[in-house]
Amino acid sequence: MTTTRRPRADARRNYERLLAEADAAFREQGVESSLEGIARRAGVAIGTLYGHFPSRRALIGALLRDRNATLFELGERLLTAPAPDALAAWVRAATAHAATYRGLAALIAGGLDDEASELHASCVRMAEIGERIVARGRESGALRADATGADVTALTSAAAWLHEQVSPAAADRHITVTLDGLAASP
Amino acid sequence: MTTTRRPRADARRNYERLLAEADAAFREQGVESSLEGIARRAGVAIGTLYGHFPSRRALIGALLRDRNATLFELGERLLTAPAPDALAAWVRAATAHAATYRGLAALIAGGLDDEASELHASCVRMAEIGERIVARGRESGALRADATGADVTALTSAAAWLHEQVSPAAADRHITVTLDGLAASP
DNA sequence: GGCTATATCGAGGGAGCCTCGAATTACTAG
DNA sequence: CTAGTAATTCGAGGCTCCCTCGATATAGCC
Repeated sequence: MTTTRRPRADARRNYERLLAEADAAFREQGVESSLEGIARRAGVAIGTLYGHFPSRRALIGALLRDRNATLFELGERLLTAPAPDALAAWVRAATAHAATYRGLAALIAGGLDDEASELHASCVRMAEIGERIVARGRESGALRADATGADVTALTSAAAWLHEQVSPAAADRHITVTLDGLAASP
Repeated sequence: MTTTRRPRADARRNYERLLAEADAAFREQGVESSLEGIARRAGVAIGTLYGHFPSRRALIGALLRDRNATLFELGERLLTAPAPDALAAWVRAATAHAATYRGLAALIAGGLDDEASELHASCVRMAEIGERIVARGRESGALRADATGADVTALTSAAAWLHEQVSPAAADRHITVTLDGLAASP
């Protein structure tokens, strides 16, 4: 049995401060923000940051935890309740999520092959949900017969990238057009 | 009148060597490759690299010059000859171009606002060609009435990004689906 | 062969990444 | 309240990269 000791109070404080400053920095300058800068803003030495978050991905993973949970709840809801435009709702929500910080979409897209990171797990989960929503749409005849989960993943990450790099409006428009392409031809 | 002097032979040699090594490095490691590494591989001091190419963008611009010319020729041909799937051909060619090096798509997408770079000019030109091809398709009733040049630009850059980050196949599939979405509903 | 514009060189200042041993400090038990 | 200890923090140091600029070299012309 593993007795989980409570972390020291100063540790917890620093952890929270780091998270807060990292979030601010990532929002302002994207996921490539300087970690030393974040530590500085948090009033903490660089070693302390690494003590809490061994890598940039770990830090981002921690920041995304809550956000992820909310997204997955939505996914489940879309799957259990009867939802006519479940796919559109899912794609838009997942896109917004993947566009939280500039550069995040690339991490998520490339993150499927680095195993055992928090990011990895959530990518897999997102892919799964997309797959199931698409399967349902395909079977109900709402989507083209060859639509796959990969189509949804691609659209989501591409749209997130457009959101970051071009504009939210461009991303939204792209989603609209591509979803039309995924619909069954009448 | 401006008398253009011929560059010294050693200068020309170094210029070529730098281009060659930069191309190799960018292909292997993307547009963020270390410039010092490139200079090293070219057997030249870092200052020499900066002498020839004042910035990373300038270097990339020079590398893309020929490639760009070829792409624009294709664009013109698609516009003058009667071409049924001109749009598909254009999108695929432009995508392949923008996916030459990992990270290039982002430079191109973000490159529309930095004025006066070689990259900027070619972005504008690409956008123009896309616009004209779409206009024609729209008027002939092949495309949905609200299709715009921006749709083409977005698709092209998003697909290039997928090509880089996910796989060429994913990019191609995404193009197919989205072009279907841009087609007029029968 | 000598001159000079044209090029090259690379040290140097700045920044960021990440590690690791030394110093500190929050908690715990007596 | 006081030690003792384990958990935490600190930040210098080694590395890489960016970019600049004065000193140095040399290709090509007369």
